[in-house]
Amino acid sequence: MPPATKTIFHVDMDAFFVSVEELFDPALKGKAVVVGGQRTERGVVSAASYEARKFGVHSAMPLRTAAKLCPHAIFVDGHRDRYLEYSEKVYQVLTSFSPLVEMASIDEAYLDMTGTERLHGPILCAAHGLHHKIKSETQLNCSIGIGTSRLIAKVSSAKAKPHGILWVIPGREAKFLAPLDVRDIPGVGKVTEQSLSALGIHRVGDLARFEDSFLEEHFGKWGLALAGKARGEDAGGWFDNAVGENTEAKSISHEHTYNEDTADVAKIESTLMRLSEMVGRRLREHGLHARTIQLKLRYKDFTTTTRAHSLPAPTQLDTEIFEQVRALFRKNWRKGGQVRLLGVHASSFEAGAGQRDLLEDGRRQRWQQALAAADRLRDKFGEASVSLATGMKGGFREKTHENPAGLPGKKERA
DNA sequence: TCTGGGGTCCTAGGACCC
DNA sequence: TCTGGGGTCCTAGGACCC
Repeated sequence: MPPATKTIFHVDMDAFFVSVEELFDPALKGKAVVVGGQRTERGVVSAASYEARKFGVHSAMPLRTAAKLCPHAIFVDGHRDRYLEYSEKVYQVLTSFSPLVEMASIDEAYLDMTGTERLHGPILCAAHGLHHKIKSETQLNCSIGIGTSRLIAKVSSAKAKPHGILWVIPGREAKFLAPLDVRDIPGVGKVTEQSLSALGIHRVGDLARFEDSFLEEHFGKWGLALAGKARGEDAGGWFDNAVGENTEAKSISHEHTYNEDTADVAKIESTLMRLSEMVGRRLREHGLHARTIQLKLRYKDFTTTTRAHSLPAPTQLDTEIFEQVRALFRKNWRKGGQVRLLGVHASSFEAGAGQRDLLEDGRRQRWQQALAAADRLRDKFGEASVSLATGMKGGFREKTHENPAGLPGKKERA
């Protein structure tokens, strides 16, 4: 017997960051708004209002380019805490419709609505109900795509934008996809588009005409997945997971791009310390221990290298992370090379720290306690209030505007 | 145009073991 | 002493997504 047909919803918030900013500042409504930073900053657009998009502004575009295309746009810094707060509100509404909810990112989610007709009525009624409830509970617009797979739901929600609902009736998947650009398939980016174009494949319908074996020869495993996607299947990779199948984090990282490139070792190592602290903190928050620590280095000319080292035992300590990352930096830095970006990445998560000698254990325990205390201080007084001594070397810490002297948190407590 | 920050997944080569 | 194949781990890089 074939598996029962699934009903998947993909809920995608419309211009999410911009819409949230509008709730905090209604004067932004209807204007050309760019979220992500100021017009002269290094950085890219996180989100653009529909008004700004009319001028060609889109996400991932350099802010400076956006400013040229749309000089009258209002540039707004992003507020992650606000978006998380509203993301949580959306999640609460979604869970009232189905127990199988999976946030795919901060502003989109999949719902498995299979077999909920008795509860919510016909599919389209349920979708309208959800659409309405999200609007009334969060004041935000969303679009909903409905299909028999994640892929169909995702593609149809994109076509439903803004503030629409689109249902692809079971059995019509290939027909729906055929006229669409291959770029509309999630996972097909610039590079794949170019390779496909060289074979004369431009639309999903072109793709569907080729044999699976032909696509596999040209693109390997990915080609096989593509063949399935052209038919509307969740072929291969993450898309194959059941909705709500909890996927634990596989890596944690932080990176920083300087406003001006630097070759100042003290400054660089101080940044690495700060990034190590941020990574360590999140490991402890999530109760994770990482075995592999990776450094990312980007130079002025944008050439980027990564260097990793796997430890004999997993860690969640700032000092151990920093030690590794600093060693990797000293070994691999092109002397005098102007650094644009630094990154610290932790992966290969394992249970605890395993067996080790008792003396070491005592030292580690004291570190754990000190770090837990530091975490609590940061919660109370802000990220800049506490730092390990090494982080202070060079007397320079960025983003400490609240604490320009770079002093520990006493001041805040006074 | 001058290119963020947080992730996931895939490939490919070399080391090492059986 | 010449030679094989498979499996797994590690590392580096790249495509892609929001």
